[in-house]
Amino acid sequence: MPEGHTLHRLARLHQRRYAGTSVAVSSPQGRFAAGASLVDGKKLVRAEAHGKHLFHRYGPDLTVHVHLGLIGFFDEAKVPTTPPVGQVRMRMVGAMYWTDLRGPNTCEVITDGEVAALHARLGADPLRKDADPDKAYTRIGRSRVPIAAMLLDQKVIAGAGNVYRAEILFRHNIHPMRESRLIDPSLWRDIWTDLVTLMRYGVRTGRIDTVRPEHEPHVTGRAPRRDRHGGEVYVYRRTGQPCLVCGTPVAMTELAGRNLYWCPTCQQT
DNA sequence: GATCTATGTAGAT
DNA sequence: TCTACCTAGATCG
Repeated sequence: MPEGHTLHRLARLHQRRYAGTSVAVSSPQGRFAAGASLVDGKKLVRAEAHGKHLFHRYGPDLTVHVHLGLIGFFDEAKVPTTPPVGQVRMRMVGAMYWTDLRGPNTCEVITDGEVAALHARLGADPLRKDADPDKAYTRIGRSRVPIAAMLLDQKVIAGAGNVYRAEILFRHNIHPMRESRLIDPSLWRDIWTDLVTLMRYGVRTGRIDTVRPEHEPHVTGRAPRRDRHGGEVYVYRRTGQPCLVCGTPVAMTELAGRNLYWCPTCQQT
């Protein structure tokens, strides 16, 4: 479920649940046992996200770094705890709530230097106040890489994933294969502003909804089918279905191993 | 029950 | 460009 909005939402939740209190950290599955023992019983200072990376800071050189990858996820419940079911990489138990982490790409304890290196490696995050969209544009404005590939490059833009990519390109009538350098600065400004709006909405609601009110499918009788990402979208995973604006069947192809969706009529150049 | 798929990334080739 | 990795729900038979 993880694009940037999911991680920022989790950071906000973990901050509320655990910050300022000591947390019992363990690894029922065992694969994070050594890391867990370093922070077990320590006070969580702060939870924050940058792009799709989540950081739990417990103290100097004691930050738990989590990347969910494609399939990782967190669950939470109120205490008391119940015995772990399946592969629980990390369990956090606080005074009121406990949280299980399963299936992450990364779950490790890292030093402050490593935290700084990660921040330095990651690009502009539409959900962070310190984001610098102009810096992202210095890469975008002179690259021949298709804009669809650029939008997933976390070194340039941190946090957008396959859903936001497809939807932002549709909303600005951009063909996914347009060379990045042909995106002019004012169009980039529009894209960035729109990403900020869409992703903030995602943090608030936990959903990706991108369809403007005037394009919402007029449904009689039956509620619109919502995709697994939980939202209402123009093109993502709607291959072959009519475009909500013009009716043309939505197209799909593979680019760098990821599925890419677009409307051949609304997104011609 | 087996197989496919997925909002992701790193590392090998 | 490819393959590996992590989990679970959807789909196939």
